[in-house]
Amino acid sequence: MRSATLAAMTPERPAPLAKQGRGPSMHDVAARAGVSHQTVSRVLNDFPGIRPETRERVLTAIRELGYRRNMAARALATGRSEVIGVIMPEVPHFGPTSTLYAIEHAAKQVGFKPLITTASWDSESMGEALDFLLGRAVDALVVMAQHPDVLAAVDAITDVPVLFVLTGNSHGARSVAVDQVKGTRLALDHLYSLGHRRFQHVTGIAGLTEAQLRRDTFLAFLDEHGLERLPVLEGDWSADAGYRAGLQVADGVTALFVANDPMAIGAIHALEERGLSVPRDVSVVGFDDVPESAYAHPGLTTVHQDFTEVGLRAVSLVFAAINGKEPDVGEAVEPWLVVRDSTGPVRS
Amino acid sequence: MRSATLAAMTPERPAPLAKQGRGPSMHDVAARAGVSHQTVSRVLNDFPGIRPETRERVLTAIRELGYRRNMAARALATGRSEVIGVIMPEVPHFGPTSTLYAIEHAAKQVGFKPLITTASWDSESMGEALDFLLGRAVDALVVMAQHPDVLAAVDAITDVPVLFVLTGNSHGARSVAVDQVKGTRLALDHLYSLGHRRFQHVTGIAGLTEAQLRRDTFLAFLDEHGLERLPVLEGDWSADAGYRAGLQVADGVTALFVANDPMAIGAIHALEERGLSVPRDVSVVGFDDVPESAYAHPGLTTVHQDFTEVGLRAVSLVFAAINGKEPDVGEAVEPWLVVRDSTGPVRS
DNA sequence: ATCCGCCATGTTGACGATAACATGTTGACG
DNA sequence: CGTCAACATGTTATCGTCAACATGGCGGAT
Repeated sequence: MRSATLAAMTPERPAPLAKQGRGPSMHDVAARAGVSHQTVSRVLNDFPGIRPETRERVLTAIRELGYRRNMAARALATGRSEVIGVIMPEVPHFGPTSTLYAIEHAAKQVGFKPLITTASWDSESMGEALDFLLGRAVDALVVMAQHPDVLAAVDAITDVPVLFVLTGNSHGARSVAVDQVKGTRLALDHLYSLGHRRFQHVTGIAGLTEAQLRRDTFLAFLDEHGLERLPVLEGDWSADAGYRAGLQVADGVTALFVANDPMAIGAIHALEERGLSVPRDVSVVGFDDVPESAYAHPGLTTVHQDFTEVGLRAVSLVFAAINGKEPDVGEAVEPWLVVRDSTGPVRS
Repeated sequence: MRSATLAAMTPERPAPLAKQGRGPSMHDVAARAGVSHQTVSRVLNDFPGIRPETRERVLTAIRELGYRRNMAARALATGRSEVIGVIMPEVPHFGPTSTLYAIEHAAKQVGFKPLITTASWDSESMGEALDFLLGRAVDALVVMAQHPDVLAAVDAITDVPVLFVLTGNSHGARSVAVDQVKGTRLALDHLYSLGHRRFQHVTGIAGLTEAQLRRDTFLAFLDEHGLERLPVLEGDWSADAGYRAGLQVADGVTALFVANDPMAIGAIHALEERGLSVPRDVSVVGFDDVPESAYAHPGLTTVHQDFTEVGLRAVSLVFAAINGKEPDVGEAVEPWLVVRDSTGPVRS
């Protein structure tokens, strides 16, 4: 089994499942406790008006039988599943991943679990993901929308509450986002205030909201301050792309704004290879504040995005929506600048 | 909503759900197509023996109504859910996260999706996770077992196939693991062959299988070669811990084996702060080969773990088990050494 | 022509839970 | 001492699907 392959594993129709005996049901528990199945249901759902003794008897029977509620049946009867669907990008970047963990953690607290599926932003892929999750009767949907196109694809969904976790500006009431413009300006203001006047930018994947906003804000900033627009270097979020971009940084540039930390680390590596010292010759600012950035060489100045907060708010909003409450809409999540050693005053 | 809180969100009993009308069912489709609901079911499940014209009529009705299969009902009737439960560590480390993405990707290919829940390794937390997932009628369980204790907790489960994704040695037939001993020896042999004789080790979280194996193998290696056992430095996988450990590396040590890359990066930072150059004074080897390691300063020599392969094999084995086939058990996944610039010959 | 059997489809009964309604048993009160 | 409300519990219908069996029509073999 060197390098497992799934090719041979895809049958035309699902193979005849090895039938496994089902576990005990409410009826079994009821029989054992000498009550009706409905009483068992009531105990399970904490209904009032059960004699303590009866409840105890039921609970004992449950324990003895190792009974476990069948959520499929419950979902069928109630229409709710206590599962929230999460649609993520297919590539494991720091932001979505951190947010996912935060969502999982927060959802657990309120009795929900995430059912994950990944999708790229083309509508076919999105459609499949939606079909799958909605078929699963998820109670709500959290969509990590990297690309403007997904908004339209998902907006048609009315079956369940939908929340966008954007890495950009907000979309309607039901969305959570880190303020990208603010974050970008934090970085650029910092560089500007250190005296830098020749800027260059390494972008994230073209077209993604997040990357686009950082890029647009960068260019706007240049214009506002009457600075020269040097060519923007196209990246793809990877350290590798950062490295390649770093090799192309124009001569005379003293301030490099990189759209995320891994690329910044790659870029710094390239700059040093070219004999340019950071921050003596070039100051570099990243974005994200991944945990390793503090120990990069030199320690990376970067914009911190609070993904934990994003996940928490996402669950909070989704939960409100599920319960039909008005969402407690907040402003965008505020990023902040973490100044370390990769930025310094421009050399005179 | 500064810093969202979930405290106020946990009602005693689930709030009365805002009732949302259910979508169309098979009956609706059947009525529209002028057939019986069973025929609809047959079309949906690709049964043979449907007149093409009938099938077409059904498909049209489905499209027109925007019908979507109710998987809860299907799961109830069939006993299978096409969902595999995944139990992960609560902390977002590189290994489990990468494996998760690989699992999601591979599972999707064979029509499954992962239902994720996190758990620490105490049996209470594990028990909750298991209850949740088994109650969901997951078709199989993938458990990322960081700690020996979880094996026992999960071994009792017989309802569904269980697969362990270990970050250590294997456990019974149904497990996938990267060969930790091999990986560790790769790193140590490399250092030894460069002439190093004074070694020190920074560990992962004490007790975790992975950390324990690397540590044990390290100590065994020392003994085999008659090398001095300097104190082992306790880490917790974080770059931060690596940094702190780096500050405590003993004088005269020329070879530092660090249990993962982030800690290695932190340790290097500390060493440089102490005026020790890597690799001139100290050679450092990490573990994992996170994408940024190539661009660390200096480029980090490390042991590559192929988590994609782990995820793929996990799904492959799980899928086989679900279908009652004998698993195609393979050996442990082989790690390999990636030599970069953080290691060099010992100075004479 | 008759019967058999296959093909395409319809009918009925689980699956395991909840919801709505029905029932029997208390105890308080006039 | 009878009545009624409140309480504790039981009974029946329902959710949407699949599985098993039933049916009707049509063609070929006898």
